[in-house]
Amino acid sequence: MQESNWQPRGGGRFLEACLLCVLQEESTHGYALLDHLERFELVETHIDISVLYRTLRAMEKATLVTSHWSESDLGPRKRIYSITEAGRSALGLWIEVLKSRKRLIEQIIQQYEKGR
Amino acid sequence: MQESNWQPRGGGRFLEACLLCVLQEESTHGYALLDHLERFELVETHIDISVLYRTLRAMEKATLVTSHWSESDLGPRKRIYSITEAGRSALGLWIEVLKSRKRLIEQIIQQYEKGR
DNA sequence: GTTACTATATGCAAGCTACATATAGTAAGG
DNA sequence: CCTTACTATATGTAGCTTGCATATAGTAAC
Repeated sequence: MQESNWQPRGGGRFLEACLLCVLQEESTHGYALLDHLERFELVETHIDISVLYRTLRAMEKATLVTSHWSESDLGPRKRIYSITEAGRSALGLWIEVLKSRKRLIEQIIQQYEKGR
Repeated sequence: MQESNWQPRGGGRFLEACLLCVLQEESTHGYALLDHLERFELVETHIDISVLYRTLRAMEKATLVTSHWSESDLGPRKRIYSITEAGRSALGLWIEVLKSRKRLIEQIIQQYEKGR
């Protein structure tokens, strides 16, 4: 897979950033990532599993992660995702975006408090 | 206009919340709102004017704002928007959503710092 | 052999975004 | 007068994203 003209897209829930954040610490598969996101409270609302899988495949296409099938024969096969160097860079950019987004939210709240 | 089963939708840039925030203080028209958003630093990226107009019409349909044509005969006609009581309630809900979103961002950043 | 859970994946309708375009009034410059 | 530029509102549309439904397949319990 290739095509690495990556740019941050703020899809409201920062799913890509959250996934990179978890994969930074541990390589694992999609279904497990869903649990991690909920356990680490990295999502506000329910994430549809199909969205998560498609996001991971898109991230692989953008070379932010790589994947391989788990060697284990137990249970259904698992596609294990690992973060790449490009993924670590992207995560760094994402964190900047998030900090900027946080400042924006604070600005809106301040404007709200001012006006009431 | 009617149809007030409003729910907060997190379109990434919180345009609706920003508009309600400004209209809370001052009734004005769409083109001027674009300036206000930029001057108050309530937007990170450029807002397309067509998106702003459609957002305002959708908000009117949801009864968050009302509009009337400016009486002034000078220049092209202006559609003046005013916030409604429903709009003030919606803004209150939006602020809660924003606070929650801010906490989420802080959580993600914390997870990021932890893992590097 | 049917139900439930883990695990991955695709089809599709509805909604959203950004760009292009259309309209119309005012005002300045040549 | 004609063109250009700026204010002001609005619609058409292609492309993308989201969420729901559905398909598949393995394991395990009842």
